[in-house]
Amino acid sequence: MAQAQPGPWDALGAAVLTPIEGRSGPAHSTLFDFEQPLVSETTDPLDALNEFERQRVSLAGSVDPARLSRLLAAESVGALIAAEMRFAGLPWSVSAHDQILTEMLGPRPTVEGDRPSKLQFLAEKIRSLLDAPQLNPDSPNDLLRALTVAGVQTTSTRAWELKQLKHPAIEPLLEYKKMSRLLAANGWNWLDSWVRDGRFRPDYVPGGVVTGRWATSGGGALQLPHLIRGAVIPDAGWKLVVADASQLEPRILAAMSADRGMVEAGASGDLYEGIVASGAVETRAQAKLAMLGAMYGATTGESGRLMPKLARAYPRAIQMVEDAARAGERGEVVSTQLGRGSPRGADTGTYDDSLTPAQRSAERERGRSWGRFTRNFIVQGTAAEWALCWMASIRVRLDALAAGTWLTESPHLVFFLHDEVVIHSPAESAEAVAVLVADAAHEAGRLLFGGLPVTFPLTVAIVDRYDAAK
DNA sequence: GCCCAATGCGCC
DNA sequence: AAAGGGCGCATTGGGC
Repeated sequence: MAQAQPGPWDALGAAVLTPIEGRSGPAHSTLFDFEQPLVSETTDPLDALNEFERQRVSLAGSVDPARLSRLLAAESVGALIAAEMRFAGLPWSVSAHDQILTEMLGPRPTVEGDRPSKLQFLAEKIRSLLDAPQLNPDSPNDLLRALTVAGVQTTSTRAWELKQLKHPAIEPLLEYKKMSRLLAANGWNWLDSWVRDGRFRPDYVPGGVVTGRWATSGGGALQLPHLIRGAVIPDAGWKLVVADASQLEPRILAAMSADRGMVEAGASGDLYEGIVASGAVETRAQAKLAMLGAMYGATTGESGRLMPKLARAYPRAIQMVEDAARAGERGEVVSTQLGRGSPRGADTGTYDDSLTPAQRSAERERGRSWGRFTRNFIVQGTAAEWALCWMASIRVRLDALAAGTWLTESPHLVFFLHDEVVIHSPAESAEAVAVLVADAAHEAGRLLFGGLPVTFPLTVAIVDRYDAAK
C-alpha cells in the first residue's frame, strides 16, 4: 500500500463526498464477508471492494500484518471520526468571540479594511517613535527599513529577534504584531467565513501529514490560538470535556524503545520529574529540553549539550532515535510502531569524489537534515497512531454510553489537536465521559505496545469554556 | 487581474 | 526563549 503508486483514490480529495452516479452496488456480497473471494463485477477504479481486496493482498504480504492491519483499522475509524466531528461542529459563541476581539482590538471597524481603533492607535505610536509617518507595520520590508533608519540593528522583524533589542518602539511593535496577527488569522473575517449556526466546522484531513498526523484545509483548526478558545462554549445544559495526553511524545519514545528506565521515569506521573529523580539531569527544565533535543535532533545550545547525559541514563531510547537518524542519512526507510514507513530519502553517506568540497558539505547537511526528519518521524508518527487508537476507543465507549441516540444528542467528539480531544457532553454525563476517556488512553497503550507497563496519563477537565481547561 | 515565493507566526 | 521535527494561513511584493 505504502509502496503503491498513487491511484484514483488518492486524487479524490473533496470529491469523495460526491455520490458516484449510475452505479449500483454489488447485490449479493456483503462488505464484511471475508470468506468469500472479493471478485468485483466492475472495473470501476473507484470500486471500494476492489480497493479493499488490494489492501488485503498487500497486508498479507507485509512484514507484520497484525500491526499494519491495526493501523488500517485505526485510520478508518479516524476518517469516520473526522467526518463526524465536522458534522457535529465545535460549539462556538460568536458573541464571546466578538467580545474578545473588541477588548483586544477595539470594536469591529464599519469600513472593511480599516484598522480597529486600538490597532490604529498603536500603529500611530510606532510611526511616531520611529519617526516614519508613512510606515506600514504589517510590511516586513517597510518595517526593517524604518528600524534601520532609526538606528536599530536587526536582520529580520521576527518577534523573538525584536525582543532582544532596546528601543522605545519595540514594545508597542511587539504588541501590534500580536494584535495584528489575531485580526488577520482569527478576526471578524474568520468568524464570518467559518462559524455558522454556532458551530465551527473544520475541514480535517486525516493522514494529511507525512508522519500520519492529521492536517486541516481551511479554517486553521489545528492552529486555533489560545487567545480565542474562550469563544468555545458548550450549549446550555452541556459541558466540554477537555482531555490531553501528558508528555505524549517522550512516553511514546520510552515505550517503543522499551527503555525500562525511561518507562519507569514516567510511571509516577511527571516523566520529566522522573528523569530528574533518576539523577540524569538536575532540573525539570533540563529534562524537558534534553528530551526535546533527543526527539528533534538538537546539536547546539543547551539542548545539544544535555544529550550525552540523557544517552548515558537511557541508552535504549536514545539509541533508537539515533539509529533512525543514521538510517535516514543513508537514505533508508524508517517505520512507526504500527508500520507506517517514511518516504525514502537520498543516500548522502557514500563518498562521491566528483563533488567539490562545498558541494559535499551541502550534501552532508542535506543528509543530516533528512536524518532529523526520520528521527522525529518514528516518534511523531507513533504518537499519531496512539492518538488514533485513543480516539477510536473513545468513540466505541461513547457509543456504548448512549446507544440508540443521534450523534449530537449524546456525548460526542467535537475537536482533536494531535494529543488532545474535546467532547461535547450533556452535563449529567460529563463525569462518566471523563472516566471513559482515561480508560481509552489505557487501551490505546495496549493496542500499540501490548503488555508493556507504560502509562499514558491525561489531564482531564470538565469546563464551560475551552480556555478554562489548563 | 492571477500566480508564486518569502516572511512571519499560530498550533502540536 | 530559540534550537531541533511536523504543519496551515495571511500578507506583502514581485512576476506576468
